[in-house]
Amino acid sequence: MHGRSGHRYCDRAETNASDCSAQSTRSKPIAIVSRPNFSRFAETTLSNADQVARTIGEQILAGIYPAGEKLPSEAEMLARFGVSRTVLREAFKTLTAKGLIVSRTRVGTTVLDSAHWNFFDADILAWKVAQGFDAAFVRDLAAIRMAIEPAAAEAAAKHATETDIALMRSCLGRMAQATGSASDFAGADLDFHKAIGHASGNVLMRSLAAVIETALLASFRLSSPVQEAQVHDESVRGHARIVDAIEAGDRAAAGQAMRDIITHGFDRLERATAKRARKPR
Amino acid sequence: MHGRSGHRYCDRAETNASDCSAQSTRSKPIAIVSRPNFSRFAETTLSNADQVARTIGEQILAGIYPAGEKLPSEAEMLARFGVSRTVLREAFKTLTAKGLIVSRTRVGTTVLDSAHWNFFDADILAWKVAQGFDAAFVRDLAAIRMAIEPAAAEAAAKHATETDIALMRSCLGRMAQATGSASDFAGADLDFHKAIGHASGNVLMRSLAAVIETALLASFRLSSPVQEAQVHDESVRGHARIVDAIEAGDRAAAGQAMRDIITHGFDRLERATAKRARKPR
DNA sequence: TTGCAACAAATAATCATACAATTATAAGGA
DNA sequence: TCCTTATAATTGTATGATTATTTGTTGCAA
Repeated sequence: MHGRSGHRYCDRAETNASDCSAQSTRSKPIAIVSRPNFSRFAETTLSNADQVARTIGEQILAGIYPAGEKLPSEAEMLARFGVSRTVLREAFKTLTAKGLIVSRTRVGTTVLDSAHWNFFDADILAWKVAQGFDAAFVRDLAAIRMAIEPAAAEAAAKHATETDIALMRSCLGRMAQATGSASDFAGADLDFHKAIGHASGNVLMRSLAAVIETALLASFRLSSPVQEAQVHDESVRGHARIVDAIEAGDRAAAGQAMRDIITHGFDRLERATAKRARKPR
Repeated sequence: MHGRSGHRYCDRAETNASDCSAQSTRSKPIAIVSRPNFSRFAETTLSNADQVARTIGEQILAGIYPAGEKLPSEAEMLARFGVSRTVLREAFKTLTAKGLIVSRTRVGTTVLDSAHWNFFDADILAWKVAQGFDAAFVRDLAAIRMAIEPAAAEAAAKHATETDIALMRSCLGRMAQATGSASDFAGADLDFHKAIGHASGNVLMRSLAAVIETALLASFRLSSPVQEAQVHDESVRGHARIVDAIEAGDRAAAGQAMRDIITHGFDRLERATAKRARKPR
């Protein structure tokens, strides 16, 4: 690892540092990583550039850098993060690719308006969800699912192959067996929905489904869905109805079954959110 | 597929670099083409790194580098493009951010499966469209629109403000007056749909609508819409029905009117595509 | 004053090179 | 055969210098 005695991140700019103090007052300080590569046992070892990108990205999404404002110059950021220019520029490139910022010579890098950034990006959604959980966003996400996933199920009823069906039933089995672990159940659930997106035969729906499920995965981390046995069985049966309809080629039934599942899950999630709002942390 | 197959880039070492890559005599970057620019700030010339990213991105979308395969090593790419390692790595970062590739130390950078890459990204859509329009993609796009836009219209029927309505009517007026110029009509048409996305009050739908319209803008280049007066009037009336339903708060009618418009446009586009396929240049 | 052209400065973009970290693969030993 | 260790290949990071481009400013002339 880096033997370099580097002062990383903002332990030098302590003097003016209004930005630094602002970020340290955030409830979750976004893990200003002081030692990038100590994580031998972490499952995903993010590169240095990715960590910087995530940090700045979350700050932008949090509104710490308002739209239209200019980010600090490269030199300033270098001092702040204590990384090389290579890393910083690659982080900027990542953010640029996601539509958060734009850099021009002599003028600096400016934060784009929120209308421009693409929420259908797994990272951006994850960063957004990591900030906390506003009910409006959950509602919006549910509305999108309500529009897309029934359509995907209907398309799957037309185009699903035997392999697709088998994959869905496999996910169904995992869901049924995951009586103990909530995360196992969630994983199988998401894989199920992704499988339907794949079975739709529509590359755009696949892409969209993947992103949506990624966002859900992140949101599940915040509100781990409760698992009473009755709710569990009901959920599994509901999902099974989807597969049955798809296998039978019954488009209308597949779409309706999917709608039922989504409203069901949304209600559950909304209750969890409300409960969480009542007793924070 | 669409006539322009063949090697558009020097993917062999035999070709000299002068025709497709930047010379190391930094006098001039790769290509100064002012190609249709979908980025947020239209008239910025693409940076060197962006051009490399576009080149590789289009090749990946074209299937020149199949999913699961490894891209040539950095050294190979450096020789091929004749740029510095900095710009190549920034180009890779861009592609990574969009979900096209993933790089790991010692193993190389591999092309991800198409399920991973984010089609709801303006650049990726643009790259995809630049290859020509295959019928399957047009169908997929229509299916997505058919799922999203009616839902957006229904939501708009609930949430649209007077300002939203006024904006839609303004677009309607522009469409009605654009009897001569096809591009004027297309622009007004797209603004109309974007306005509906905005009026839905759903930030995700706004984002999605913006991306979809970007793709449509490209597709309109293939089927210049509405030349005949009768079709023109019909289209304007159809759009007007959407606004009327939204203003009346009639969700079902709004959704249905939107569905009518989409199927209408799709039929037109499909005919154009078929015609184009019959006489390929 | 106004307009225009040349110049200066600031900043991101690019280049070049060196070193570090990671890991597939080969080599060697139990 | 299996495990451990060394090697080499490849991406990741660091650093300083150079180039391009935009913006502000100054100077000159109409």
